[in-house]
Amino acid sequence: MPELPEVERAAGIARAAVVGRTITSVRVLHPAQRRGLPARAARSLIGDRVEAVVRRGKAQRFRLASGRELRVHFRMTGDWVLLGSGEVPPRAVRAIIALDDGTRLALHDPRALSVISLGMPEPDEGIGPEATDPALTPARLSAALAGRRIAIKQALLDQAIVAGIGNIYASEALWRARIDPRLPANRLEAPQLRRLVSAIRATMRIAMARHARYYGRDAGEGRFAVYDREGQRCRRCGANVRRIVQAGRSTYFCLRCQGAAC
DNA sequence: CGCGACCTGCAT
DNA sequence: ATGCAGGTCGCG
Repeated sequence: MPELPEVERAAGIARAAVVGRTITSVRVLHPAQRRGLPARAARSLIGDRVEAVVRRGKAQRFRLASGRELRVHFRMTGDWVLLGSGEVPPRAVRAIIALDDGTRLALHDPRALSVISLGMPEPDEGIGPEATDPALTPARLSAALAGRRIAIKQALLDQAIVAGIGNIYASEALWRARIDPRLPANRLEAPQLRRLVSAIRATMRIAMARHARYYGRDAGEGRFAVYDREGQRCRRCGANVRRIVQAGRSTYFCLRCQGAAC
């Protein structure tokens, strides 16, 4: 579930559950997560208090009273779930953080690709403005894309250019902006940059609103304009949605509305 | 740059 | 059995 809107929702759940509470135990159930958070580090969290949960791009940080921070990145399939008292954790639960009020926050991740680590805060470097940040202006995006000859779709996936966009919303935002995903990033004209910035904002806003409404749901009709809709009709012009592969990842777009001429 | 690796589950 | 998946890193 993990692009900016999904991580934002998950971080909100975690925040409500853990901020102001003291950790009573941390169990790491899968070896892949133990690499980032070995038993000794997990044990050292006991007695620490969570002061804040912050999201930056797709990464989350739990700021702790000890001055350290617990960093979590969901990668492909991570999510937070709350375990009921006495509930047996589902198979895909990879780590469980227990709090002093009995709350258990669990990392649910079927593929176990999530990364957890503990350390002192470090300044985030090499990460661009949030996709939702007003500081992401057409001028700023233009500057970030200058000299980049990669396709604009790939550029949107680069967290150093814009933080929080993933493979789904990159396709969705480009469709909304009517921009050909194959266009070299440094060749976008001013009107395209303006459309793209507002399309990114709208895409994020709509996704976040939908998550509020369809809380807990995943699959569903009409969730996306183009993503995963190869061969179906474009919601704007009715032409067939196409799928291409860019840098090894699927891109969906409508050739008619997103022609290079736009 | 593209590609495999990291993991598991799901659809074909 | 094979191929594919919402992310990122490190390799050649």
